[in-house]
Amino acid sequence: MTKPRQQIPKATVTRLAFYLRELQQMQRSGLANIQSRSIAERLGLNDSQVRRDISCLGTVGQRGVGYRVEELIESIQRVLGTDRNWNVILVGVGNLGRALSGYRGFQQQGFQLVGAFDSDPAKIGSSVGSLTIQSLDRLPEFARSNQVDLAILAVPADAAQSVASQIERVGIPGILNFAPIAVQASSSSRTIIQEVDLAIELQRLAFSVVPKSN
Amino acid sequence: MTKPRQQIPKATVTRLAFYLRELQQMQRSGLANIQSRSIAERLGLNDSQVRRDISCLGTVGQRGVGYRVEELIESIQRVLGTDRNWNVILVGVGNLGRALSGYRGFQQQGFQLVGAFDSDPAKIGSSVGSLTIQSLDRLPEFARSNQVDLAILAVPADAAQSVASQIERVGIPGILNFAPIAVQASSSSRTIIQEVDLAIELQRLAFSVVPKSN
DNA sequence: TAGATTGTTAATCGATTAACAATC
DNA sequence: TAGATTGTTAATCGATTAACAATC
Repeated sequence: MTKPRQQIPKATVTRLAFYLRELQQMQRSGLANIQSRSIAERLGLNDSQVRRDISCLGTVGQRGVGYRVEELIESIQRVLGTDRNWNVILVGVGNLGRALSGYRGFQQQGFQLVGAFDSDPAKIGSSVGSLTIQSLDRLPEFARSNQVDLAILAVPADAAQSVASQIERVGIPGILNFAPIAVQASSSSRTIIQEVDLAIELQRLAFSVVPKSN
Repeated sequence: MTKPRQQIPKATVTRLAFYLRELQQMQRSGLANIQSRSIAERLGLNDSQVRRDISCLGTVGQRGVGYRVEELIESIQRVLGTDRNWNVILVGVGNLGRALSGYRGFQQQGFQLVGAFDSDPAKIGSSVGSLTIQSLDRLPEFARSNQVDLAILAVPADAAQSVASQIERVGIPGILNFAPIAVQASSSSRTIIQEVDLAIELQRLAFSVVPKSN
């Protein structure tokens, strides 16, 4: 009875990822069962919302008891697509790129860094973690001989669009864009681009913090 | 005619921050005027939405012409609160924390890193950028003698709640939480906590990329 | 003026939540 | 059974968008 994935609201997808993170914590601390109210409390949400979100998974709880943590984890991963491994490349090995490459959280959720690219000759050949930085020119060849699922784009703003287009052209289906400018997918490609900006997160927080006048 | 800030929808705030980023790019390339349609196209939005968002600013465009880039930048910054400088501390100087400390985008938007804290004795006294890492125990004293507006929390999951409570107790009004677990503000404090998780961004992208079955 | 684009309304669409029957 | 919690409905709330009068 799983809902077609397509119908799952974006907002629900985001919350499911947060539920997953909490559930994994709970599992590590030995918890086997959980109630919607408890998930809601941990995340500052409404328990109706949690139940409704979970109902998109197909997985069902037990009335009077709750949900099995393990089952919930598995079905969220199935819906998000993280029940399998994802091969990710890093494009742009500046300060941010280097930091992202070492971020443990990616691997923990099944995202494996399999390549690192830069266009700066001074960087090519040096290493980032266990990877050797390759010339961006080698991306097409690399993508042909390796399955690349996602690209993390962390180049300067003025290079972002051009590099994104190159990534698109080699057929990589998703780009997580950390460059501080929006990039567009060409209308002909199926590449999905998602924007992330850490400064924007701070700005949203700043807005919430400023005492509201009126 | 500015709307009371409180009434500006969360979704609008986020988009305003994205507009700001694009507008700053445009300004750098010498553009003085812009139309809602052009902003919308760059960001993949509807132009009605852009105009409606902008109408929350109070600032008005010129019918038949568009908006003045500089004016728009200023009024978005005023609404977001980034028309002034924000003093930010980093709590937790691991890999991610260290990377965040060097992130140029923060400073560009008026966020200044003024302190770095960790509880690991091996790190205390060493430097991150131009700052010396201090013991977390010194936070109360530091907060008393310096105005601290926001804290970036980048500690391991198991320490996050306890450290967040300490930050709260010294009266810092906002926490950007990069720890991979939700933390709660005590009901008595006014501290606002915003969650960010880079792995969750990848998961959202993964969901969008997986071919939708029905 | 003629052409263009804003500002805003009204309609639509989607997301949240209270409430409660179903049921473990 | 009695107590608890789910699953789901219906109502509410909020956000998006098409359309167009206002006006530069």
